[in-house]
Amino acid sequence: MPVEREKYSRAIEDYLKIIFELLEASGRVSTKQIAEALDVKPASVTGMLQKMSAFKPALVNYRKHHSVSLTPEGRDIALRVIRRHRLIERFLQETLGFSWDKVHEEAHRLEHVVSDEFEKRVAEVLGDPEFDPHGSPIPTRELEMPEHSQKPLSELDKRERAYIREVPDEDEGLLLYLEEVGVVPGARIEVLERSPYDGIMTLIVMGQLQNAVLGPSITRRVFVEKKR
Amino acid sequence: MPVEREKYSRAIEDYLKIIFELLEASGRVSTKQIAEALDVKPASVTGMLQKMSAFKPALVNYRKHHSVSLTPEGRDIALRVIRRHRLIERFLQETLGFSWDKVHEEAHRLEHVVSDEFEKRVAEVLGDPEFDPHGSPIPTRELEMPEHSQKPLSELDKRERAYIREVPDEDEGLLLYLEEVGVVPGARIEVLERSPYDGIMTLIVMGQLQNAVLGPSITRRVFVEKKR
DNA sequence: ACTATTTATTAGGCTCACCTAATAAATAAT
DNA sequence: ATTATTTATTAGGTGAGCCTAATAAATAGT
Repeated sequence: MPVEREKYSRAIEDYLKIIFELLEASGRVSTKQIAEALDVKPASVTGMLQKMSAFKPALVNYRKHHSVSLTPEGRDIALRVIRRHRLIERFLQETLGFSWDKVHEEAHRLEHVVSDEFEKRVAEVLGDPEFDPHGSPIPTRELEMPEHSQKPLSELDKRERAYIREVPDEDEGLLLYLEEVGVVPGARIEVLERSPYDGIMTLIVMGQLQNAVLGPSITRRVFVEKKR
Repeated sequence: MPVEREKYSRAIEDYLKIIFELLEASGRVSTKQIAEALDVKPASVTGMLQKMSAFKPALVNYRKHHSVSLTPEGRDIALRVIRRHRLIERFLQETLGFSWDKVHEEAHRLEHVVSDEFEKRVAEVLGDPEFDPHGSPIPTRELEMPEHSQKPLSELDKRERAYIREVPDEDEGLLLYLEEVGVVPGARIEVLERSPYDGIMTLIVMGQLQNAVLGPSITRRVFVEKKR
């Protein structure tokens, strides 16, 4: 039963998307987190959560002062928006030549207005890509999120080697820096140094002349995998 | 001085676009016409005209019960939106394989959210096309609307010949029919018959087996040119 | 266990862009 | 020139999604 289009507002799509992503990242979501991620006040989040939980088919399960989770309907919408976002990012990069630091913002605006047909044709033109330009997996047509068995770069020890799999997509400045030092999906790295107190890591990046030095606020959001 | 983005709402962009198009088509605009074109009530149009004329730099010149016209600012915004709309239509057709009857609706949603960079890259990828899929001229980067010395098909007399230049873009059913009978931009036609009372025209379309029979509600909105 | 701090919720307002109903102005018909 | 009809404007109202300020609940510190 496909969720129909144009049924939910941009705001609702944004809330569901961010709730899904926060749940995936840390297992729980707070009003405050949502407010920060969407750049609105907590009071507005409370209002929206109440509204979304009161919908005909509820989009979220909400118990005040306690948990927030997605209903199957809410999850479907979230995955749809995420699929469109990531497909569009890839499309902007491949078809229109956008740099990887510019695709996020543009995709964020487009994801709420494109039709099913647009989504379908983009997927076809790109040959059903599995990842967006930052390495995030693209949910399938059937809205299944591919498994990605990976861990944060921050958990690697000295001398460990791994492949970069995924980097955060929303910080343009960071993306420019990561590109410069070669920390991009697919890159092979080795941990040269790891400061035990502040967690700053120095990486050897294969094929790069310079090492990459990254603080924990970054390494916690960069994901790696051992196998190729 | 380029008009900045994101400064005006979708609604305002829509109003300015339709006012421009109505002014171009008939030289004047009524509240009622705008209301019908945008599918809102006349009262809403009055309200919006007042608002747009009260803007810091006014977007329209408005004298109640009398004329509506665009200020230079309003015209610039209108041309920008029209340029984006027509470029996107072309892009959807050429790059994503949309049929010509489906591009209008999709472009209408996209035109309000794409960035200047998106517009620029689409124009580059397409090689700065001059016309959209329905033959409407695309305003240049400098927001100049190319001249098109053409007249309505309805003004042709029996036995006159001409080339189809432009067809209306918003009616999907009509577009499917026009495609079927070969009345598409570039087609060469001859007026075989013209009923003097109801204005129904029968056309020979070069390269088509069947003649095309079109009523005045259509022939008034299809534009032709004598020279190739 | 009590107090301080953080986080979440309620209550009441605001803006945008629309609506309806009532009124007024412009235009057409007799 | 009245009257009838069409078109436009005003006045007041609605829902979405945000805001601030005040209050309540949960969490942390002593």
